[in-house]
Amino acid sequence: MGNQKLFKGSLQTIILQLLARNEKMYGYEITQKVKELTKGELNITEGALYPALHKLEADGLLDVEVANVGNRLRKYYKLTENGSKETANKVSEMQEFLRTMQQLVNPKFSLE
Amino acid sequence: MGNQKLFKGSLQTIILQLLARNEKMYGYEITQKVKELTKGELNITEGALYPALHKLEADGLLDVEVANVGNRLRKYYKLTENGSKETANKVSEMQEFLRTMQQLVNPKFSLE
DNA sequence: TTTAATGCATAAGAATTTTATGTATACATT
DNA sequence: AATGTATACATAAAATTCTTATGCATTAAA
Repeated sequence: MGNQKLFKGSLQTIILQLLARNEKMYGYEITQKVKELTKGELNITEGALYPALHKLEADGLLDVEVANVGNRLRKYYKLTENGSKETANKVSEMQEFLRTMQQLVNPKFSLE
Repeated sequence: MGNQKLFKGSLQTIILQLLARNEKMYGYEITQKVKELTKGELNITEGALYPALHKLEADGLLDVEVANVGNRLRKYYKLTENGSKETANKVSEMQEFLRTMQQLVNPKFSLE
């Protein structure tokens, strides 16, 4: 858990990528899914998550749909058309970053 | 160059890793080496580099040795013993992060 | 002679996150 | 009945890390 700070800058990409696979998700669900997928290595805090979702919505990459489950509120997010395009871009950038970083840290076993 | 922000949080690790391979380096040299190794993808700015070097020194991970080359000043940095240990830790964390991120972004082609 | 490269440094501002706090429902345990 | 944990949203203050801007100085090239 000491390397949480390495995830800095990648939150938007993670959210978008999840929504590219899952059609629609709500905030709490995203935190749980990420925790599960990373085996507890990444815990997205609410203070980071909600502002990020709001920004993605404001930028036109996500649409919101409010739902009532029992007596509880949920906000389902899904990709807009533009959001899908941006997801592809951001995922590409992420993969390029990962290749570059892999090389920097372990040049002997380059992925090329 | 749009993904410079993904490198946020990895600067210390990059510096330490370079010094683990090169015995001693000075600031400007580090920026040039990184530019070369990443084919221009990562350009470390001076405003990021020098404070980072100073912090690593203050934390006891680096030693400095001032040199005069012609009439110009250079500050050579090298790893302390403690710095070597911390480098190993940080590189491990980085590789774990890279694996995790790779999985998150591209679960189909997991590296495991 | 003025621009680009080398070489250091710091300060102001921006971006993104953590930490702390608040509200509210539902379920399980004591 | 009360307390804790999980679910579900939200925001504000502080911390971290970086970019951008600026400053000084030497050297080589145009």
